[in-house]
Amino acid sequence: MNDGPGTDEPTGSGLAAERARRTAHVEDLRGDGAEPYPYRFDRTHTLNDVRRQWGDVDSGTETDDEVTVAGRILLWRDTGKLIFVTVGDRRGELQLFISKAVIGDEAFVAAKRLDLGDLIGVHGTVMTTRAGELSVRTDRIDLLAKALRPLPDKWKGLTDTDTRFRQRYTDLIVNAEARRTFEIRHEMVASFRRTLAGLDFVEVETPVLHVNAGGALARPFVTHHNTLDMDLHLRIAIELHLKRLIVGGLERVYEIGRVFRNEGTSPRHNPEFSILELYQAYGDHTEMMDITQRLIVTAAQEALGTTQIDISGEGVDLADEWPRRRMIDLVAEATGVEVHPSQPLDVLRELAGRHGVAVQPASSTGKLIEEIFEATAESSIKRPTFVTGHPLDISPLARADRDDPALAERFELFVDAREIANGYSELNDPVEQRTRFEAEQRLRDAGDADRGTIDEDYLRALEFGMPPTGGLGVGIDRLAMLLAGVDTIKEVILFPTLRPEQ
RNA sequence: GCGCCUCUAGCUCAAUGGCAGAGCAGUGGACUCUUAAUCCAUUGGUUCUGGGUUCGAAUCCCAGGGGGCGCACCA
Repeated sequence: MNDGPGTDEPTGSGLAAERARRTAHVEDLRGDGAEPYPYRFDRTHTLNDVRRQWGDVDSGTETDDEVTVAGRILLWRDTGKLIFVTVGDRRGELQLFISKAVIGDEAFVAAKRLDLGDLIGVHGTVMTTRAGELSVRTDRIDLLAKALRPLPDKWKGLTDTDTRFRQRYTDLIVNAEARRTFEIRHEMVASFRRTLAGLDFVEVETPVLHVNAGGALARPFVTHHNTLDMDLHLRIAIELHLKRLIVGGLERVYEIGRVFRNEGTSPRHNPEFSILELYQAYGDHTEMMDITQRLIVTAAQEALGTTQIDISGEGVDLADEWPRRRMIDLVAEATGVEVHPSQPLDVLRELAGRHGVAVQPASSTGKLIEEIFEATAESSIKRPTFVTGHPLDISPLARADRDDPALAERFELFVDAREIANGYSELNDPVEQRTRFEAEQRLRDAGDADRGTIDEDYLRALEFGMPPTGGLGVGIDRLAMLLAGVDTIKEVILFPTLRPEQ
């Protein structure tokens, strides 16, 4: 689109002409000694404040109560010498009653030059129209910022998802649903912080730039530090740094932050996403399940005002019991065949093939069980369910189950067929951890780019002694999707990753 | 990365091989209680881009670009 500043004067309509018209308005104001972009404006009430305080005033009442409000012009109904304007701020909308007789001839003429999209500050008295609409009987209007571009249609809004995500500012102006979604996301994260503060956790910030990105199975982004002249990876998890802090004696730590995984996008994946990771000394995976449930139920209550949510058309109360089911049991139920990582590879390969899993030659028995789980049982999990007892060989940082050395003391929380959280009893035996790292390194060398490397500094930390520890990671974006009731991750990320325009 | 779908005015959408249109927004006019105000008039187009087929292409074909969905990868 050609939307550069026009030097000549477009006539007629269209975007260029519209911008020229509005720019001319700005010039005219400056010519008259007015400031179209003043530095500040002090309002006495938000639009919802006015509603709360005067919402029950009878129809046709004019009060003497003065208010100063601000907002963006969203609708304009001009009946000649009386104009009704709907303005909106971040949480509400309110009508302005602009009467020529009240505001005066000169100001009325100036008001008529305002456009949809302009930001204005208004002084007046609170009234209710004969039709019962709460309004501000306006006696003064200040232009706070001129909008040079026209807004999308107020009622149809934006439908093109590309435009909505690229121009999120426009989406947020016209789409109350979008504003609500991000408000829920904010409340959810704020709730996490309150809950964790109540449990005596401390919030920390650890490096995003890693020499070797570890703590998860994923391919990292590579970047470069110029003066150190070295390649660095963006972190794929926060885990290993937080556990160093457990070694350091911080006992209860968490970080809410961004991690980066060099993978494709989907309705459930964005290359950068947000995660809450927390670690608690002297706890194990069962305690982590309790905390997960508490964090999420509390967040739902505080962000939505209820624990009742809709999961693909089905009403679910998050406050109900969350079942804890072993992965191998769920697979057995779904396939009718008992499975265990100790079984011969051939048996599991055959079962995987029968359920449509594309078997990689390098897949271990544990990996096959996980894939069979994903192919058969995962999609039927709607209500919150802890899937536990993952095969140990796909859980290189988790402790072995105290009753079954082939399984990990690990859980993943699934809701609506999506993984929301992951936690375990943390492996704190440095010798065992080295063996696991070495196995990862071998798989990596064999061509599995998602596998990890040996992190010597982390091993050194463990050698100083890490207390028994429970760890948890919660996918912020996916949980926000669940609470906001949206079905793509781009709806809960303000600026999702997109290819550049043009 | 592969497959399918999609892209028309600032926004929302029509036009299915035969004159590129409507509603909203904009512009001009009327109106002092509107509620997506209403009424009259009216401006506005690189039909994503580049090729091709055809007397004629928004429409059919090819290539490219953006987006969506599915698969793969993954949380």
